[in-house]
Amino acid sequence: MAESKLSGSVLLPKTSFAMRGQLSKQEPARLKAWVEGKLYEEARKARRTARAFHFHDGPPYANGHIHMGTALNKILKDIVVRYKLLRGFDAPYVHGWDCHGLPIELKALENDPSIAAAARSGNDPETKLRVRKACRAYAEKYLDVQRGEFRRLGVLGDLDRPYITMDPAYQADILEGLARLVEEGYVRRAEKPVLWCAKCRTALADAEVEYEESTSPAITVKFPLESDPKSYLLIWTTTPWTLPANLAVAVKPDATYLRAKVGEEVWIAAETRAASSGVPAGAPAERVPGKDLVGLVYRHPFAGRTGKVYPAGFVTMDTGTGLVHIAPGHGEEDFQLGQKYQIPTLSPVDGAGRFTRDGGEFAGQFVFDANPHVVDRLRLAGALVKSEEILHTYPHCWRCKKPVIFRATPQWFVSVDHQGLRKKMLDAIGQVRWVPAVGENRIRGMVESRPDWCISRQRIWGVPIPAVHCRSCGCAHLDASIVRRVSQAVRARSADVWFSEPPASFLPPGWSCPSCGSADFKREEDILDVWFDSGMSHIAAFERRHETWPADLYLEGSDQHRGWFQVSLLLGVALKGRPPFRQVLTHGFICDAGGRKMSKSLGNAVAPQEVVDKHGADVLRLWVAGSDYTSDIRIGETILSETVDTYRRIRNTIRFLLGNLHDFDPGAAVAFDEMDALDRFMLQRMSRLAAETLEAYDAYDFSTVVRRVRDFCSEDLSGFYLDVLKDRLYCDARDGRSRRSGQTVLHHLAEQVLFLISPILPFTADEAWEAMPYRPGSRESRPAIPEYRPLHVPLAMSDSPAQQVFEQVLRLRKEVNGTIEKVRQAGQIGSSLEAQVSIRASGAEYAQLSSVADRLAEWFIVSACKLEESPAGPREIRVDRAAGEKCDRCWKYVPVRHPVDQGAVCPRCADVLRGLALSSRS
RNA sequence: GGGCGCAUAGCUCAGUGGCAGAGCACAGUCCUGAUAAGGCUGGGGUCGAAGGUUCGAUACCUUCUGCGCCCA
Repeated sequence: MAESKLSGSVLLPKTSFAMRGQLSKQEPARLKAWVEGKLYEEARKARRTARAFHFHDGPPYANGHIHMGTALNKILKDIVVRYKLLRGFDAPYVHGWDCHGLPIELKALENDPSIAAAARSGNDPETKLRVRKACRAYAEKYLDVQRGEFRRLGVLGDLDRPYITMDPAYQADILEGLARLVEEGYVRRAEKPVLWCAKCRTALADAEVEYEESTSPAITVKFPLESDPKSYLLIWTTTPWTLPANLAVAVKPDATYLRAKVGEEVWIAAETRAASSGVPAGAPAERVPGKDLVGLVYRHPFAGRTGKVYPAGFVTMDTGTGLVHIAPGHGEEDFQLGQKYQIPTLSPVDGAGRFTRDGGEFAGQFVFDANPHVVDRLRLAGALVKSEEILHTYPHCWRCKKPVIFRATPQWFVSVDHQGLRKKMLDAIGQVRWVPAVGENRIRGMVESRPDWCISRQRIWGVPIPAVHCRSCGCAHLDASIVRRVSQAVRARSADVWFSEPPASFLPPGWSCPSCGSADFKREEDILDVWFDSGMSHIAAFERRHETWPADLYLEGSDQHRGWFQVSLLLGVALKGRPPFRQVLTHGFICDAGGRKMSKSLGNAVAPQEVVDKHGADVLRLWVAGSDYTSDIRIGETILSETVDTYRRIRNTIRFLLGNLHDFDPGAAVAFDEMDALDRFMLQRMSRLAAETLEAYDAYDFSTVVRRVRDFCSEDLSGFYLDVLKDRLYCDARDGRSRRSGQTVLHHLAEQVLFLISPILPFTADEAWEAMPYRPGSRESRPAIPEYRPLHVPLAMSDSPAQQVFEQVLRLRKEVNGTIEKVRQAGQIGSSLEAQVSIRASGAEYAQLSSVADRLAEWFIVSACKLEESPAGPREIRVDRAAGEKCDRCWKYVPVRHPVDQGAVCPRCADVLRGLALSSRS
């Protein structure tokens, strides 16, 4: 057929860069090449002398497969790392894993019932070492699983030599840090209530407690005021056995209380709680603000001592009397209040749940058995107002199913106010750049109100607190010199040595109990809070590996304001006097499409692996980058398919660019000054886009990057420039200036777009660089990770005449398209090349347009455009069916056609064909 | 219950004390030389709710509702 021969002379796009990426199939091969070719190491080698950007990875917990939140976090980090590499920084990045702690310990016990049984029955060193071994194996396994899953996301960094909190060297550094704190006097020993199972005789973690319905006695009690024994504070409790340990009463300062006259007595309770507290209805009463009750002294109904009223925010008006009985030894909030006001922690209960000598008349009784006796005692003292049974949820031991108690036991604490630490931390917070800025408020509020840090854990899998207990006088000693000796042993043989060796082996020669002089000690069994482990990473991992401090950036979920950021800050300020990070970036959490948090029990979790398998890692990364991570992020079918569309749009634009460069040699590039005006305009747009995009990257604003690039591909390129350019690219002479000018622009566009997307879409960018018909830059081979090269074009002045003309043309184009569409809907034309346009304009508009009058048809993609000056009045646009006949080659309608072998063509095409014929003959 | 946030089209997000926007999705349509692509046109909104400040509020203030993180 004739036309197909003419088609042969049309220069259509040609590229190996496929329209569809088949990412889930293609990415693994590329990944393999990256790992084998040591892409990351090579990229760093190329930047050996460059300025470094030191990113510090927060260690995920090695106890299962990664979930979407982990993927979000690692992808954001990788975008930063890859961006820094793009900009020519060296970007050393070492991945880390947090390996100690309860969740792994529980899993390891679950997996091996024989160890679990041993752990339940005994606390001997052999059992501990067995448990620790199982835990280590478990952590190792999942570290490896997660490493593979991270790799699959395209994440760079030193994954072969990660930092691992259970490494002996890391464990030893933890103890070094502890020794320093001990030396500086930060560490103290105090009693603190913990969840305790009296049957199992052990402390329980929150995760080891089940809440179940059970019945408890609920009593209302009156405490006489010391100053006026006929006035009483009413308190309410569901644990009468904690009354022997009562040391205070808490009041809500901003609530209203009543002093109600009941017979000869005055009863005090919150206004809204008075009736249910037993105050008779209609009793004459005086109203007092809660804050006026603060400081009142009352007499304990049977313990023969006095207590005081303190203000507390935790007092609620849902139950009780609005006055809360405080026993710092038997409740978390009670303890916090006690810490705040220096109330001692009285806990007259032993490990079996029996009252000790300090329990006075109840000594020897099991606490739950003592409940009725306490009630009797109150009745006897005339202090009992009301007694009933209530059904409520109460914590039970997950192993033996018995109700648990809160019991104070000795723990190690880091004092937050020692040496002005809290104030120093608050100052340090101001030196850090928080992204987004609200993170600063958040952590500031938390640091201001945080209690002392309890670093003791009554568990097995962790770094020991190497204290010794004197067998003779019973006192505990945490001594820096001992901690250091343990640290040295740990460095060589892991923290297991604390359990495998007798404590005496760690004592400095001649060391004896500072209290009694005895030399007979037993070891401390508590281990360190895992937050201590990860809080030391800036020293144990970051500083060790990079020999610099502090880090440029920490990047984690916003929950880490209370977690990692805070413990790192605390340990950084305490040990080094400064925050361990210059910038802290936080992101929100993943929700399902409906905005609900993801959870296994809701069944709405989307696994990253699922998305990667279905759509590819680049699509997942694009979703991450395009989301506003400053608040919570949603994911679901609709959202993902939209991401896939965005991906396709960007990919196809790149494909078109590459396809039209198949015969382009950058050596034949047209100089900016010699380019077509439209081409210059586009390069300036590209240049502006690049500047804005880089600025967005620098502000960690990746969603702006995605939006800008996507809009540029859609609006500026597909919707305008590339569409207009097709005629030149396909139909103009191969080597002619006009075509080469367009190609020069395309090659800049392709490079710039690839640079700009490469941190977000590394797989696609890599594939596209490969498919590039020429190699970017002057280097012979493609660098591992190319460095950004700016587009050098003269700055586009927004008020320059050329700019203004194009703004004008683009506005006019929209209107012309609208008019064309009307004519098309009327059935008069199909393709816009079947149209011709007449424009009548006046004044300045006419003047501007007339300067480019001969180009308007090309830019509107119509066959002809006539511009006329009208004396005045509104602009007119008229669209008609194009006159003349269709060129068989370029499909434009022209007045005169030239006959050729296969049909008839326009003068331009006739020229091109003649040129082709000449060159093929020679 | 407390602290810190978020709420604009079906979805993802811009935006401003002065006419509510983009991309995608959807609908209609053209093209068949970006073709499981591309172009054009269009419909779609109580700017979460109520109150206040203001000549004017989606924006500033207060309260409420929903959702999330942390804490209790």
